[in-house]
Amino acid sequence: MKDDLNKYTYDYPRPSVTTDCVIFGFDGFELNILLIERGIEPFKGQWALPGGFLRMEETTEECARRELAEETGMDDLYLEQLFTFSDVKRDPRGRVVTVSYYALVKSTDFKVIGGDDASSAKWFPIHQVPSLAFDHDMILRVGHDRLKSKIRYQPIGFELLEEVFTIPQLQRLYEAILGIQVDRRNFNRKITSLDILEPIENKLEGVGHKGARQFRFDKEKYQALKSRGLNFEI
Amino acid sequence: MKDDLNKYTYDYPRPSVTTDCVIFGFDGFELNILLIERGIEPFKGQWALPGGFLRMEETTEECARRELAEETGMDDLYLEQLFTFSDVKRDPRGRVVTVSYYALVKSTDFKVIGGDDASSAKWFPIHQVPSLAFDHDMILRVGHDRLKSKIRYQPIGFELLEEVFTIPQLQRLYEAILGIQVDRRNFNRKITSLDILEPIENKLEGVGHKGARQFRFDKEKYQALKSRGLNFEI
DNA sequence: TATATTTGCGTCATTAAGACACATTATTAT
DNA sequence: ATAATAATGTGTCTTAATGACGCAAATATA
Repeated sequence: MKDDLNKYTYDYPRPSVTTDCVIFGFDGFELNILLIERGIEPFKGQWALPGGFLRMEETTEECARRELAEETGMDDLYLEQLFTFSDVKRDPRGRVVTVSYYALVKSTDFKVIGGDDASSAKWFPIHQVPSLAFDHDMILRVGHDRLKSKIRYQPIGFELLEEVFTIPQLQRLYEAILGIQVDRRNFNRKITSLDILEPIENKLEGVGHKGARQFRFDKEKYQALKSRGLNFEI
Repeated sequence: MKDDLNKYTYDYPRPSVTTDCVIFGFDGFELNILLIERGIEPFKGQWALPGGFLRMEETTEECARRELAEETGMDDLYLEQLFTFSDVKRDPRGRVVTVSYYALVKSTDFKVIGGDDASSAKWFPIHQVPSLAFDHDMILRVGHDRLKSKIRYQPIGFELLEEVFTIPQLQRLYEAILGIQVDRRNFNRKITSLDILEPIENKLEGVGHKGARQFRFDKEKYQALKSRGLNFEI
């Protein structure tokens, strides 16, 4: 379908439209970002957010999912629109408008693979991210800010944690996202009072100390809470 | 610059990019939306959000401001990006990606004028908006939802009220946005405790009853509160 | 068996929120 | 003038949430 060059003509000039994704993962200790090493110019060899050009038969969200599948092998993940960047000089190839998304994924859902255009994907701790291609530093910062504010009024965890988890693990997730320390006992009280946790009978074992109780999220209550929002001031 | 037709050719097809604006105004009683009556096809004669096509030398935000100035005569207003809509069939003229914005304006800053393309602009109460062109109903709903959630964690009022105002007026603004009734005395306590109001010596007069005290926002404290956020659970 | 480490539950003081009562002020009607 | 009306402003009381801790229980290791 794209065989002929110089095929598409318009009365007025048009920008290209692309999507880029800020993908957050949690390994139990740190918040991580998934980056792609660019295999082609511009910015060849530099790290960048996964993304690519919009096709005429897909929405920007579909584009983001497709590019993620192609470049990282991930599919069926939680995706939300972040912001649209349109600075005139943000891409040396010409005028490019980028619709950015952010995604929350369980670490184990993702197998690091090379992409389809000679690129490779890798997790980076949020505080050890190298300088990125294009204006992706800014997109990443906007994504992280959004996540930090979102966690204040919507439950986060289901999308980032394994199905079975402990409250201390959930607390480490909150601390990794917000970059602050919270009181263990108050966190416990707050998260329990939300009434979205289902206890599992067995505890965590073999950790060299008292094992924490295990839980899973009550999906219905979790989604209901997500819809009506909450106030997580911890 | 746009004299020749069929001038711009690309290797791959590209969507058009436009901006649309949800403009909120407050007249002291109701929340209003500014709409444009379309003077040309498609949807000629129907009401629509103000907006238009992106030019190559401007960002989407600059585009939104330019279109607003052209179509409604408004400039220098508070503008914030809302959402980007990219459904494949959202515009009968072809593939159009729209970056939407919402704006908060003081009613008196705006003089209703006809636009430059034989269209006319008019305020509509938020609950008496007619069926709109394109997918603008959806954009409007997203804009109103955003405003409702935003008011919960950022001060709103400075952008929508006159410079001098009373607390009951501010309360009516909150009630108009949220669509609920709040207790007068608790609202008073809450808004006063935010420490962003500067009292003016004279009261409101000639209103048939006790006149309310007048205030203005302390700009610095207002902006500081806006940056750090708040929790307005009223 | 003692020790270290981490988890789970409880307490207490402070603050904020929701529901009202009551006094004050300015205009209008008698 | 005086009373009635219709708002506004301040205060009280109860209940709920928050922040800062204390202490006991559980589990692997010395």
